[in-house]
Amino acid sequence: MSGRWGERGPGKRWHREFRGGGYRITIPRQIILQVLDESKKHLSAEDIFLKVHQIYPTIGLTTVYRTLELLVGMGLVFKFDFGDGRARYELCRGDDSSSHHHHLVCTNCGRIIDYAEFIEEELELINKTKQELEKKYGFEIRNHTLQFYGLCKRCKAIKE
Amino acid sequence: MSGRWGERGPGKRWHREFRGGGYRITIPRQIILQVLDESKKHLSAEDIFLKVHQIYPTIGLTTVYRTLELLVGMGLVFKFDFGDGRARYELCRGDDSSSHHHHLVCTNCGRIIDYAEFIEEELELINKTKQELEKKYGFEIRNHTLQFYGLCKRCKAIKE
DNA sequence: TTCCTTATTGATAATCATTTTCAATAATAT
DNA sequence: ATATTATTGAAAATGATTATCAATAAGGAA
Repeated sequence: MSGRWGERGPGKRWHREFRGGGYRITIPRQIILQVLDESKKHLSAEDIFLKVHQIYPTIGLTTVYRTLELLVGMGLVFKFDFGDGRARYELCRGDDSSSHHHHLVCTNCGRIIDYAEFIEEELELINKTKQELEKKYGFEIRNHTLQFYGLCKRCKAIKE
Repeated sequence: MSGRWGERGPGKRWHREFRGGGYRITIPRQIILQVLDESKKHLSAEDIFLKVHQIYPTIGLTTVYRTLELLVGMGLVFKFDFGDGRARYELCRGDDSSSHHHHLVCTNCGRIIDYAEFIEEELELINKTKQELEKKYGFEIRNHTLQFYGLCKRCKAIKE
Protein backbone atom coordinates (compact mmCIF):
# COMPACT_ATOMS: atom_id res chain seq x y z
CA MET A 1 0.00 0.00 0.00
CA SER A 2 2.78 2.43 0.94
CA GLY A 3 4.89 1.68 -2.08
CA ARG A 4 8.17 0.47 -0.70
CA TRP A 5 8.71 -2.72 -2.67
CA GLY A 6 12.36 -1.96 -3.00
CA GLU A 7 13.19 -2.92 0.55
CA ARG A 8 12.16 -6.51 0.90
CA GLY A 9 9.37 -7.16 -1.61
CA PRO A 10 9.63 -8.42 -5.17
CA GLY A 11 11.97 -5.59 -5.98
CA LYS A 12 14.71 -7.16 -3.92
CA ARG A 13 13.88 -10.63 -5.07
CA TRP A 14 15.01 -10.22 -8.66
CA HIS A 15 17.64 -7.58 -7.98
CA ARG A 16 20.53 -9.63 -9.28
CA GLU A 17 18.89 -10.60 -12.56
CA PHE A 18 18.02 -7.01 -13.33
CA ARG A 19 21.13 -5.14 -12.38
CA GLY A 20 23.32 -7.89 -13.79
CA GLY A 21 21.78 -7.26 -17.19
CA GLY A 22 22.10 -3.51 -16.84
CA TYR A 23 18.36 -3.12 -16.39
CA ARG A 24 16.78 -0.77 -13.90
CA ILE A 25 14.39 -1.87 -11.24
CA THR A 26 11.37 0.35 -11.69
CA ILE A 27 8.02 0.51 -9.97
CA PRO A 28 6.08 -0.77 -13.01
CA ARG A 29 8.44 -3.73 -13.37
CA GLN A 30 8.19 -4.62 -9.72
CA ILE A 31 4.42 -4.52 -9.77
CA ILE A 32 4.21 -6.59 -12.94
CA LEU A 33 6.41 -9.20 -11.31
CA GLN A 34 4.34 -9.04 -8.16
CA VAL A 35 1.14 -9.62 -10.13
CA LEU A 36 2.69 -12.53 -12.01
CA ASP A 37 3.97 -13.97 -8.77
CA GLU A 38 0.56 -13.81 -7.12
CA SER A 39 -1.24 -15.34 -10.10
CA LYS A 40 -1.13 -19.02 -10.78
CA LYS A 41 -2.84 -18.97 -14.14
CA HIS A 42 -1.65 -18.18 -17.63
CA LEU A 43 -2.46 -14.49 -18.03
CA SER A 44 -2.80 -12.46 -21.19
CA ALA A 45 -1.07 -9.08 -21.47
CA GLU A 46 -4.40 -7.40 -20.89
CA ASP A 47 -5.15 -9.51 -17.82
CA ILE A 48 -1.85 -8.39 -16.41
CA PHE A 49 -2.45 -4.79 -17.41
CA LEU A 50 -5.80 -4.76 -15.59
CA LYS A 51 -4.36 -6.27 -12.42
CA VAL A 52 -1.39 -3.93 -12.40
CA HIS A 53 -3.70 -1.03 -13.11
CA GLN A 54 -5.54 -1.61 -9.84
CA ILE A 55 -2.31 -1.22 -7.92
CA TYR A 56 -0.62 1.36 -10.12
CA PRO A 57 -3.22 3.23 -12.20
CA THR A 58 -0.79 5.17 -14.36
CA ILE A 59 0.65 2.02 -15.91
CA GLY A 60 0.45 1.89 -19.69
CA LEU A 61 -0.35 -1.19 -21.73
CA THR A 62 2.80 -0.53 -23.72
CA THR A 63 4.89 -0.86 -20.60
CA VAL A 64 3.27 -4.17 -19.80
CA TYR A 65 4.14 -5.54 -23.22
CA ARG A 66 7.65 -4.19 -23.06
CA THR A 67 8.28 -5.53 -19.60
CA LEU A 68 6.92 -8.94 -20.48
CA GLU A 69 9.19 -9.08 -23.48
CA LEU A 70 12.12 -8.21 -21.25
CA LEU A 71 11.20 -10.80 -18.66
CA VAL A 72 10.78 -13.47 -21.31
CA GLY A 73 14.20 -12.60 -22.68
CA MET A 74 15.67 -12.83 -19.19
CA GLY A 75 14.13 -16.26 -18.79
CA LEU A 76 12.02 -15.21 -15.82
CA VAL A 77 8.71 -15.49 -17.65
CA PHE A 78 7.38 -18.07 -20.04
CA LYS A 79 5.28 -16.94 -22.98
CA PHE A 80 3.01 -19.30 -24.80
CA ASP A 81 0.03 -19.55 -27.01
CA PHE A 82 -3.21 -21.48 -27.07
CA GLY A 83 -4.15 -20.49 -30.58
CA ASP A 84 -6.77 -17.91 -29.67
CA GLY A 85 -4.78 -14.96 -30.94
CA ARG A 86 -3.41 -13.68 -27.68
CA ALA A 87 -0.24 -14.71 -25.91
CA ARG A 88 -0.18 -15.91 -22.31
CA TYR A 89 2.47 -15.30 -19.71
CA GLU A 90 3.47 -17.17 -16.62
CA LEU A 91 6.28 -16.76 -14.14
CA CYS A 92 8.89 -19.49 -14.31
CA ARG A 93 9.10 -21.27 -10.99
CA GLY A 94 11.98 -23.69 -11.32
CA ASP A 95 11.65 -27.33 -12.27
CA ASP A 96 9.18 -28.41 -9.65
CA SER A 97 5.79 -29.81 -10.47
CA SER A 98 4.11 -26.42 -10.21
CA SER A 99 5.95 -25.19 -13.27
CA HIS A 100 4.83 -27.57 -15.96
CA HIS A 101 2.82 -26.37 -18.91
CA HIS A 102 0.67 -29.30 -19.81
CA HIS A 103 -2.75 -28.33 -21.07
CA LEU A 104 -5.95 -29.59 -22.54
CA VAL A 105 -7.36 -26.99 -24.94
CA CYS A 106 -10.87 -26.93 -26.42
CA THR A 107 -10.52 -25.73 -29.99
CA ASN A 108 -14.17 -24.74 -30.05
CA CYS A 109 -14.75 -22.63 -26.94
CA GLY A 110 -11.17 -22.01 -25.88
CA ARG A 111 -11.50 -23.62 -22.48
CA ILE A 112 -8.20 -24.60 -20.97
CA ILE A 113 -7.57 -27.29 -18.41
CA ASP A 114 -4.27 -27.67 -16.61
CA TYR A 115 -3.98 -31.33 -15.99
CA ALA A 116 -1.74 -33.05 -13.51
CA GLU A 117 -2.15 -36.69 -14.50
CA PHE A 118 1.01 -38.46 -15.54
CA ILE A 119 3.02 -35.37 -14.80
CA GLU A 120 5.78 -37.30 -13.10
CA GLU A 121 6.09 -39.81 -15.88
CA GLU A 122 5.85 -37.13 -18.52
CA LEU A 123 8.46 -34.95 -16.89
CA GLU A 124 10.83 -37.87 -16.69
CA LEU A 125 10.57 -38.62 -20.39
CA ILE A 126 10.59 -34.96 -21.31
CA ASN A 127 13.68 -34.32 -19.30
CA LYS A 128 15.46 -37.18 -20.98
CA THR A 129 14.36 -35.93 -24.39
CA LYS A 130 15.37 -32.40 -23.50
CA GLN A 131 18.91 -33.40 -22.63
CA GLU A 132 19.28 -35.45 -25.75
CA LEU A 133 17.99 -32.63 -27.94
CA GLU A 134 20.25 -30.07 -26.27
CA LYS A 135 23.23 -32.28 -26.99
CA LYS A 136 22.27 -33.13 -30.54
CA TYR A 137 21.10 -29.72 -31.75
CA GLY A 138 23.14 -27.44 -29.52
CA PHE A 139 20.04 -25.82 -28.13
CA GLU A 140 19.74 -24.33 -24.69
CA ILE A 141 16.23 -25.41 -23.80
CA ARG A 142 14.44 -23.29 -21.27
CA ASN A 143 10.88 -24.52 -21.39
CA HIS A 144 8.43 -26.84 -22.95
CA THR A 145 4.71 -27.25 -23.50
CA LEU A 146 2.63 -30.32 -24.01
CA GLN A 147 -0.83 -29.51 -25.23
CA PHE A 148 -3.75 -31.64 -26.26
CA TYR A 149 -6.34 -30.09 -28.56
CA GLY A 150 -9.89 -31.22 -29.05
CA LEU A 151 -13.49 -30.70 -28.06
CA CYS A 152 -14.43 -30.35 -24.43
CA LYS A 153 -17.34 -32.28 -23.00
CA ARG A 154 -19.77 -29.40 -23.45
CA CYS A 155 -18.82 -28.55 -27.04
CA LYS A 156 -18.84 -32.21 -27.98
CA ALA A 157 -22.41 -32.47 -26.67
CA ILE A 158 -23.55 -29.37 -28.54
CA LYS A 159 -22.21 -30.75 -31.81
CA GLU A 160 -24.11 -34.02 -31.10
CA MET B 1 -1.98 -28.85 -65.53
CA SER B 2 -5.34 -29.26 -67.23
CA GLY B 3 -7.35 -28.58 -64.11
CA ARG B 4 -9.50 -31.65 -63.66
CA TRP B 5 -9.05 -32.32 -59.98
CA GLY B 6 -12.65 -33.36 -59.63
CA GLU B 7 -12.14 -36.68 -61.35
CA ARG B 8 -9.57 -38.51 -59.31
CA GLY B 9 -7.45 -35.85 -57.64
CA PRO B 10 -7.87 -34.27 -54.23
CA GLY B 11 -11.43 -33.29 -55.08
CA LYS B 12 -12.55 -36.89 -54.97
CA ARG B 13 -10.38 -37.71 -52.03
CA TRP B 14 -12.26 -35.65 -49.47
CA HIS B 15 -15.64 -35.87 -51.16
CA ARG B 16 -17.37 -37.59 -48.27
CA GLU B 17 -16.15 -35.19 -45.59
CA PHE B 18 -17.33 -32.21 -47.58
CA ARG B 19 -20.72 -33.28 -48.85
CA GLY B 20 -21.49 -35.01 -45.58
CA GLY B 21 -21.19 -31.67 -43.83
CA GLY B 22 -23.21 -29.89 -46.50
CA TYR B 23 -20.12 -28.13 -47.83
CA ARG B 24 -19.43 -27.66 -51.50
CA ILE B 25 -16.31 -28.86 -53.21
CA THR B 26 -14.92 -25.82 -54.98
CA ILE B 27 -11.81 -25.23 -57.01
CA PRO B 28 -10.16 -23.02 -54.38
CA ARG B 29 -10.79 -25.62 -51.68
CA GLN B 30 -9.41 -28.41 -53.80
CA ILE B 31 -6.26 -26.48 -54.57
CA ILE B 32 -5.72 -25.47 -50.98
CA LEU B 33 -5.97 -29.13 -50.00
CA GLN B 34 -3.65 -30.10 -52.81
CA VAL B 35 -1.07 -27.59 -51.64
CA LEU B 36 -1.35 -28.77 -48.05
CA ASP B 37 -1.06 -32.36 -49.19
CA GLU B 38 2.09 -31.69 -51.19
CA SER B 39 3.76 -29.72 -48.41
CA LYS B 40 5.36 -31.41 -45.47
CA LYS B 41 6.08 -28.33 -43.45
CA HIS B 42 3.96 -26.20 -41.18
CA LEU B 43 2.77 -23.42 -43.45
CA SER B 44 1.42 -20.00 -42.56
CA ALA B 45 -1.74 -18.72 -44.22
CA GLU B 46 0.36 -16.52 -46.42
CA ASP B 47 2.67 -19.39 -47.41
CA ILE B 48 -0.40 -21.27 -48.51
CA PHE B 49 -1.84 -18.26 -50.28
CA LEU B 50 1.34 -17.80 -52.29
CA LYS B 51 1.51 -21.45 -53.31
CA VAL B 52 -2.15 -21.57 -54.26
CA HIS B 53 -1.76 -18.31 -56.12
CA GLN B 54 0.75 -19.90 -58.48
CA ILE B 55 -1.80 -22.51 -59.47
CA TYR B 56 -4.93 -20.41 -59.23
CA PRO B 57 -4.06 -16.72 -59.47
CA THR B 58 -7.51 -15.34 -58.68
CA ILE B 59 -7.49 -16.83 -55.19
CA GLY B 60 -8.03 -14.32 -52.40
CA LEU B 61 -6.27 -14.35 -49.06
CA THR B 62 -9.67 -14.21 -47.40
CA THR B 63 -10.65 -17.48 -49.01
CA VAL B 64 -7.49 -19.10 -47.75
CA TYR B 65 -8.25 -18.07 -44.19
CA ARG B 66 -11.88 -19.13 -44.47
CA THR B 67 -11.05 -22.48 -45.99
CA LEU B 68 -8.39 -23.20 -43.39
CA GLU B 69 -10.86 -22.43 -40.64
CA LEU B 70 -13.33 -24.82 -42.24
CA LEU B 71 -10.75 -27.57 -42.61
CA VAL B 72 -9.63 -27.14 -39.02
CA GLY B 73 -13.24 -27.42 -37.90
CA MET B 74 -13.66 -30.57 -39.98
CA GLY B 75 -10.60 -32.02 -38.33
CA LEU B 76 -8.72 -32.35 -41.60
CA VAL B 77 -6.15 -29.70 -40.78
CA PHE B 78 -4.24 -28.95 -37.62
CA LYS B 79 -3.61 -25.34 -36.66
CA PHE B 80 -0.89 -24.41 -34.26
CA ASP B 81 1.31 -21.65 -33.11
CA PHE B 82 4.99 -21.12 -32.45
CA GLY B 83 4.58 -17.80 -30.74
CA ASP B 84 5.73 -15.63 -33.63
CA GLY B 85 2.33 -14.08 -34.22
CA ARG B 86 1.21 -16.14 -37.18
CA ALA B 87 -0.60 -19.45 -37.12
CA ARG B 88 0.67 -22.54 -38.94
CA TYR B 89 -1.37 -25.17 -40.68
CA GLU B 90 -0.68 -28.78 -41.48
CA LEU B 91 -2.75 -31.54 -42.99
CA CYS B 92 -3.67 -34.28 -40.52
CA ARG B 93 -2.29 -37.58 -41.72
CA GLY B 94 -3.59 -40.15 -39.27
CA ASP B 95 -1.67 -41.44 -36.29
CA ASP B 96 1.48 -42.56 -38.03
CA SER B 97 4.87 -41.18 -37.25
CA SER B 98 4.65 -38.58 -40.00
CA SER B 99 1.89 -36.75 -38.18
CA HIS B 100 3.48 -35.82 -34.90
CA HIS B 101 3.99 -32.22 -33.95
CA HIS B 102 7.09 -32.25 -31.83
CA HIS B 103 9.24 -29.18 -32.25
CA LEU B 104 12.26 -27.36 -31.02
CA VAL B 105 11.68 -23.61 -31.24
CA CYS B 106 14.30 -20.87 -30.92
CA THR B 107 12.69 -18.03 -29.02
CA ASN B 108 15.27 -15.63 -30.37
CA CYS B 109 15.36 -16.15 -34.13
CA GLY B 110 12.24 -18.24 -34.58
CA ARG B 111 14.01 -21.22 -36.07
CA ILE B 112 12.02 -24.41 -35.85
CA ILE B 113 13.33 -27.94 -35.84
CA ASP B 114 11.08 -30.95 -36.23
CA TYR B 115 12.79 -33.60 -34.23
CA ALA B 116 12.28 -37.32 -34.47
CA GLU B 117 14.23 -38.55 -31.46
CA PHE B 118 12.22 -40.45 -28.89
CA ILE B 119 9.14 -40.14 -31.02
CA GLU B 120 8.15 -43.74 -30.45
CA GLU B 121 8.55 -43.53 -26.72
CA GLU B 122 6.84 -40.16 -26.59
CA LEU B 123 3.91 -41.25 -28.67
CA GLU B 124 3.41 -44.24 -26.43
CA LEU B 125 3.23 -42.13 -23.30
CA ILE B 126 1.22 -39.43 -24.99
CA ASN B 127 -1.29 -41.91 -26.26
CA LYS B 128 -1.72 -43.34 -22.81
CA THR B 129 -2.14 -39.85 -21.36
CA LYS B 130 -4.54 -38.92 -24.10
CA GLN B 131 -6.86 -41.81 -23.36
CA GLU B 132 -6.79 -41.13 -19.67
CA LEU B 133 -7.56 -37.45 -20.18
CA GLU B 134 -10.38 -38.18 -22.60
CA LYS B 135 -11.96 -40.45 -20.04
CA LYS B 136 -11.46 -38.15 -17.08
CA TYR B 137 -12.41 -34.82 -18.66
CA GLY B 138 -14.81 -35.99 -21.35
CA PHE B 139 -12.69 -34.42 -24.07
CA GLU B 140 -12.48 -35.66 -27.61
CA ILE B 141 -8.79 -35.14 -28.27
CA ARG B 142 -7.80 -34.65 -31.87
CA ASN B 143 -4.22 -33.54 -31.72
CA HIS B 144 -1.33 -32.63 -29.56
CA THR B 145 1.90 -30.69 -29.66
CA LEU B 146 5.07 -31.08 -27.71
CA GLN B 147 7.35 -28.10 -28.04
CA PHE B 148 10.66 -27.21 -26.50
CA TYR B 149 11.62 -23.55 -26.36
CA GLY B 150 15.06 -22.11 -26.00
CA LEU B 151 18.05 -20.69 -27.79
CA CYS B 152 19.42 -22.37 -30.86
CA LYS B 153 23.13 -22.97 -31.25
CA ARG B 154 23.64 -19.85 -33.30
CA CYS B 155 21.69 -17.48 -31.04
CA LYS B 156 23.34 -18.94 -27.97
CA ALA B 157 26.73 -18.19 -29.49
CA ILE B 158 25.79 -14.62 -30.37
CA LYS B 159 24.66 -13.94 -26.83
CA GLU B 160 28.00 -15.43 -25.64
C1' DT C 1 -29.36 -29.33 -70.16
C1' DT C 2 -31.16 -25.28 -67.95
C1' DC C 3 -32.83 -22.98 -64.06
C1' DC C 4 -32.93 -22.07 -58.93
C1' DT C 5 -31.35 -21.82 -54.61
C1' DT C 6 -27.89 -20.73 -51.67
C1' DA C 7 -23.03 -21.59 -50.30
C1' DT C 8 -18.85 -19.53 -51.60
C1' DT C 9 -15.79 -16.14 -53.36
C1' DG C 10 -12.82 -11.98 -53.44
C1' DA C 11 -12.18 -7.01 -52.80
C1' DT C 12 -12.45 -3.88 -49.26
C1' DA C 13 -12.97 -2.24 -44.81
C1' DA C 14 -12.80 -3.27 -39.98
C1' DT C 15 -10.66 -5.57 -35.74
C1' DC C 16 -7.54 -6.59 -32.47
C1' DA C 17 -3.18 -7.78 -30.40
C1' DT C 18 1.24 -6.16 -30.44
C1' DT C 19 5.09 -2.63 -31.86
C1' DT C 20 7.08 1.62 -32.86
C1' DT C 21 7.84 6.53 -32.12
C1' DC C 22 9.13 10.22 -29.32
C1' DA C 23 9.10 13.70 -25.84
C1' DA C 24 8.78 13.56 -20.79
C1' DT C 25 10.25 11.18 -16.61
C1' DA C 26 12.78 8.69 -13.21
C1' DA C 27 16.64 5.29 -11.71
C1' DT C 28 21.53 5.15 -10.89
C1' DA C 29 26.36 6.52 -10.88
C1' DT C 30 29.19 10.36 -9.80
C1' DA D 1 22.45 17.10 -5.68
C1' DT D 2 23.33 16.42 -10.58
C1' DA D 3 24.16 14.32 -14.97
C1' DT D 4 23.38 10.45 -17.77
C1' DT D 5 20.57 7.47 -19.96
C1' DA D 6 17.16 3.68 -19.46
C1' DT D 7 12.33 3.68 -19.03
C1' DT D 8 7.73 5.28 -19.39
C1' DG D 9 3.13 6.31 -21.48
C1' DA D 10 0.26 8.38 -25.12
C1' DA D 11 -0.60 8.09 -29.66
C1' DA D 12 0.15 6.35 -34.13
C1' DA D 13 1.60 2.40 -36.90
C1' DT D 14 1.81 -2.41 -38.02
C1' DG D 15 0.43 -6.98 -39.27
C1' DA D 16 -2.40 -10.94 -38.94
C1' DT D 17 -6.97 -12.25 -39.03
C1' DT D 18 -12.11 -11.41 -39.51
C1' DA D 19 -16.47 -9.19 -41.09
C1' DT D 20 -19.14 -7.09 -44.89
C1' DC D 21 -21.42 -7.44 -49.14
C1' DA D 22 -22.38 -7.71 -53.97
C1' DA D 23 -21.07 -11.00 -57.58
C1' DT D 24 -20.31 -15.82 -58.74
C1' DA D 25 -20.63 -20.72 -59.07
C1' DA D 26 -21.86 -25.63 -57.05
C1' DG D 27 -25.25 -28.94 -56.84
C1' DG D 28 -30.09 -30.23 -56.85
C1' DA D 29 -34.47 -29.99 -59.39
C1' DA D 30 -37.13 -29.64 -63.56
